[in-house]
Amino acid sequence: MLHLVPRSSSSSDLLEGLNDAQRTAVMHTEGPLLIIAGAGSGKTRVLTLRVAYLMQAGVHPSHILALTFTNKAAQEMKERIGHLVGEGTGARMWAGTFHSIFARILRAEAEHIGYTSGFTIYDTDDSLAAIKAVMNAMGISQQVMPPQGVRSRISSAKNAMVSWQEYVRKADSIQEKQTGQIYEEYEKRLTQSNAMDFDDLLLNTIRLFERHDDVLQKYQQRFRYLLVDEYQDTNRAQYIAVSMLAKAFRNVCVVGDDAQSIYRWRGADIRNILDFQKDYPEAVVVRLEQNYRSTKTILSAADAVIKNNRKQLAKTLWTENPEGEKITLLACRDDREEADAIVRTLRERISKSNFTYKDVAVLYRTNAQSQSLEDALRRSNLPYHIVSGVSFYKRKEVKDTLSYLRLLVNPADSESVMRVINEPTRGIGATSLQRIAEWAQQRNVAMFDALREVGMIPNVQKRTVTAVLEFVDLIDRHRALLEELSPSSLAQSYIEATGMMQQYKQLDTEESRDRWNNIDRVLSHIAETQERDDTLTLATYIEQIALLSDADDPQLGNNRVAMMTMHAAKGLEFPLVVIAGLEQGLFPLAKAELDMNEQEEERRLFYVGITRARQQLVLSYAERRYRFGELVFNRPSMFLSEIDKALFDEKSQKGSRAIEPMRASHGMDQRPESAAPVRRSYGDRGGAARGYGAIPPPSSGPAGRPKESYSQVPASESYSQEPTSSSGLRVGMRVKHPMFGVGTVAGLSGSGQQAKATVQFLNGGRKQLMVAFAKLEVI
DNA sequence: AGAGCGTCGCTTTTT
DNA sequence: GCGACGCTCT
Repeated sequence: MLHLVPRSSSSSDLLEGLNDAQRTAVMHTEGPLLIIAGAGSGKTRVLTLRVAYLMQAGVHPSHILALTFTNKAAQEMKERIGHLVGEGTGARMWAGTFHSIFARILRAEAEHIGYTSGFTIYDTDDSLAAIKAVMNAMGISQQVMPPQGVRSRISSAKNAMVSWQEYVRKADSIQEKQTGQIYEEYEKRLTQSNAMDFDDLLLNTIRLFERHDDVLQKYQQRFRYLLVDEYQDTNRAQYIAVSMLAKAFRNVCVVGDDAQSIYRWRGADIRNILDFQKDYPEAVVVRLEQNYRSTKTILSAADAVIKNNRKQLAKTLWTENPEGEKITLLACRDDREEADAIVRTLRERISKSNFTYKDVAVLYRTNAQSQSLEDALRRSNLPYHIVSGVSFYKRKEVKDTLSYLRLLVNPADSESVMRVINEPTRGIGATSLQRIAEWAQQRNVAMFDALREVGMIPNVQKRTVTAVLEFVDLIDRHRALLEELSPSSLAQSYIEATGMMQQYKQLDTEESRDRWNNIDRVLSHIAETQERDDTLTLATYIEQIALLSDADDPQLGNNRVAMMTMHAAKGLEFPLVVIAGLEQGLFPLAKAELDMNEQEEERRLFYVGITRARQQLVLSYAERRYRFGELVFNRPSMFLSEIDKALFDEKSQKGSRAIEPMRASHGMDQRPESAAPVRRSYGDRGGAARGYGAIPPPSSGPAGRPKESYSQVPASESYSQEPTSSSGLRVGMRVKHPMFGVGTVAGLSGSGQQAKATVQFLNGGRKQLMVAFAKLEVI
């Protein structure tokens, strides 16, 4: 053991202050290890200490690979290990997300699988654009086949390791057959563009390992000690990749908590963690059950909630922490009132309990909820930030800039070509582009190569040819400088040369100045990144951006109230946590009300939310809220009634019926329309309350803000169910449409001739139909 | 080619 | 309620 370890951490120091289970986990160095880590049980501490312990035991850092789900988790792990063993030593181990680590491997080995190392990573938007392009070329209507659905079906297939060949073979419905054809063309387009989507980063790594045993062996030898965080969230592909790497040494340590599995929708397969002992019969299992994070009250609430899930590993989380404050429930009339109530509560607590802004997190189920909360925080001047790092990179001008940069590294990237070729306008119109694209497809060459030959393509105007060649030259000219200039100065002069900045400068409107600024921010960011990392290349920069996630928020350290979805909050903790929008249909989401698996996942998500809190927990719901610009009534979430009433403070207990023990009608096995429908008197007003299958509670008097038509709702209707429209349709009914097939009514709006029904069809399509015209047959 | 207008779908969660 | 996209007109 020759690498440097600071004297202060001898191995006995490392083990100090650990409980028995933690110590066992840290000291287990050889052979498979499963750590079931309850929320707040010191998981990260154990992981980092274990790595330090391994290094002290003589394992070279470069033989250790840690896989996480977010860049942030990887970053944190690296930092903490750096503290323990010295930064230089810590930096020599590989730690990163599945996607970034595999991207790194694929760059090094790209030729083996027919790529070049400059391949581009397509994000969800890029791959959607590619799918649309493919569908256009194939003449498939995007009306009948929503590209979004195609994308998600293809993605699920990839996550389950189903190739297009297999998909085509197994397809039996017309939808699936068509999806299969699109899948095939999409794959071809990706390969031709020298591009991979997120899922490919995993799949191609597996392919690489399967086809090139020598390569696999190389990485098996390098990564002798594997560590996988959040193992309950691994999907099929990730599971297989880990198994392949672990095969030689079987030193694989996985950490997870089945109660915190919240990515089933993304292909996460909880069986991976449940079956770990089958895969590795010699595995040692350690349970971390002592919680160091939360008060007894918070933990009791979390436990009470998760107990309602049937599929669960038995586990008892306990704590020596004090009882702590009771839980507060804010029962509000509408979303605006909810936001105000939350702000008021935060102000109170911050002054009374010595919290500062950064001690507080406001969590919600859907990003859309951030709007009203944000407004309220802004109005009252509470410093806040929204954790959703992607939004900046979704701006048009930012995407354009990045696309230009991508072209420099990988000119074959057709999605980028299409995006920027006429940005700023160069007189290259849609018609010309289509001709070029067709020509490219006929000859099976990448778009950029077709552009070079544009002079030979029939029916392209002389002027257009000149413009195209100038564009090609712009890219080529700067491409030649890739080796010579630093990423930052190249990007600077190149983006300047594209004319984008000039275009926005000339416009000189507030919006265009904004856009100009954003481009400038990207360029400065490159400069900064380069300063911190002198090995930076444009390729690695672009990759970092592509793999950025919501949870990777640079602002998180600042003294501000944090707002984020519960998904983004996983792995974080805050002294005070507010969970907003606890309403049936929103949390749990409407589609989880009938589907037990979905419902259990929602409940786990709630569990994750609750266990983020260290000291105080505030829950809130609104009786009505705007959704899609329409007012919607909600019942309080069933999850609220699962928490013992005694855990709430007195005021909350009095203030709301929501925490009364569950009534029979409350979700679970009941279909929402099973209660007797009550006629609504405002049926002809148009735009009936299209609830999430919800009832306005009796307390809902006229509210301040809602549209007039709703403030008049007579009290007698308070308990009415989802309105039965004149057509006799109700939410949840199964119907048959002559063209689209069988589906379920997901929503109703309007009435009489204007009545519309939203129907979720079994083939995945979702349509809003005029009840009067669509021949819907109730089945 | 580009501006202007209307329609549609969107909000579940992310690498 | 908004933004993306497609259509039409100039």
